Amino acid sequence: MHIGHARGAVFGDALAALLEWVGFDVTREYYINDAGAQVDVLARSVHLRYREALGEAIGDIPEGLYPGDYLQPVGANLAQQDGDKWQNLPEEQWLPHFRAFAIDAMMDMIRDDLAGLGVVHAVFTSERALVEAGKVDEGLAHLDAMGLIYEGVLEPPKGKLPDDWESRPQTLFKAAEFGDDVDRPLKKSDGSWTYFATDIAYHWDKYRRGFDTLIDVWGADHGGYVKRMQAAVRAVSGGNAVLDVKLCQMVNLLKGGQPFRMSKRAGTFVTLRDLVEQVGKDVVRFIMLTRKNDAQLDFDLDKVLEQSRDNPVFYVQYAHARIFSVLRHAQAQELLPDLHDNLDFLSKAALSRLTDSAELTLIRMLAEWPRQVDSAAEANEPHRVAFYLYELAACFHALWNKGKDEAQLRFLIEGDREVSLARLALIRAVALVIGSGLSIFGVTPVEEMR
RNA sequence: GUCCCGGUAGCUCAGCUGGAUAGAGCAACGGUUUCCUAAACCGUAGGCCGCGUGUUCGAAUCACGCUCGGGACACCA
Repeated sequence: MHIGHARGAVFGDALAALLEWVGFDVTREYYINDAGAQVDVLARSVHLRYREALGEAIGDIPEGLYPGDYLQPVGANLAQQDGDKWQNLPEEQWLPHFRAFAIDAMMDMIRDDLAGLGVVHAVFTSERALVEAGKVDEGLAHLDAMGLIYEGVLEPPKGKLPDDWESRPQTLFKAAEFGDDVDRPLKKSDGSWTYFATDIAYHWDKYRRGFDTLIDVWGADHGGYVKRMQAAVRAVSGGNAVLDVKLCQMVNLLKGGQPFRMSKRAGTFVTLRDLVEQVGKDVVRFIMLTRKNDAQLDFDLDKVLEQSRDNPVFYVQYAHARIFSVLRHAQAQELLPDLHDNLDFLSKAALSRLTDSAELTLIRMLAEWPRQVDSAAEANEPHRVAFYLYELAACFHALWNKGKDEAQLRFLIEGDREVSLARLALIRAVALVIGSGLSIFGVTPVEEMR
């Protein structure tokens, strides 16, 4: 997975958590694009690496194959497992085997990457399995029975024509009847299904499994497919299911404010795994959620590790840690019975002792929390939670700093147990809200910063 | 040519299911602080919210047109 994929994964996971938070029953699914020509290319690329592992000089990776060196170990594993039995056979004999092996290896890598990010899916659906189980035929027969499939000729696209454009009859779905601009092809010229056809099968299957609100997370470069997919879901569900598609824009990797040019030759290529190892999953997740999903995101490798106000992860975590620092002091002074299990105890505090303007500001911020989560969930926009948490942290830090100048505003006042407990209740509530927000993000709140 | 996304302070962006003087961070400027509970803090300035028309008691927010930037437009993943 690359960094852009990670954004989609984190966004989808956080959106799911957000919806769960407000009471929806959510299932996280991963759709595996393991059919189609691309997988054959993958298999051929692995075969090349396999021959390489057996000692062949393969030279440069030929045009049309995947050059990534992440395929080297895959080829090497095959060589170790199977020896040279596939080395000199014609392609049709080794292709299925290599395809299956390569897909498994890729999915292992993807699952690893997802696990590293803390993203867990309940359902993985293989496109190939759908095809082999006849689900595509079923789904399209369903559409056909409704008279929504026909053989027809599409108008060439306006504007720049593809070089190899040829006008010919195709198997088309009447997408235009369901809100799309034109009807859409279901079969390729070689007779196999288009992605659209298998995608219909997947969504239909999902609908039949009982889901009526479907949310897809795609890269923004697939934006052109939204209408047709929504049209298909509308058609296939008889209007009973709604598909919403969230497009995630690209992530710009920066270092010190400058675009970070990734180059394998210069050894500056950063995989998702590198990134997670370098800055931690919590930082990656939080930063990915600080922008609206359909806006481009800058990810600055230096800034995210900075301990300053302009690093939102640090700033929010720092507030949480500071609060626990105070709680630890309170416990040491025997004001608090327990560091964590103290909510009931603090709920009895004399909150009317909180009268300073900074304290009241903080209370107002806290009171907004339920409304903030609701509106973030309703808008499907987890980033609102990030902005809220940042603001809440800012209010807390402001109060803290005020206590520097005015000693009577500090949280723990010697000789005034009542006001100390009231303030502990206040900041404990702040920690509770920050903890809740971070847990929606899948970020672990820290109680101490080394 | 069509469709989608975007244009808000010098920079990066919130706000957009209409509501009071449009917000934050950075940068700039002016101060305070080197104390303590933990990596400073306070203040100032800075905006025809891309342009225009419309709807409305009221528009950054909604509609239409224009403009600029990005992306997508048979079969491709």
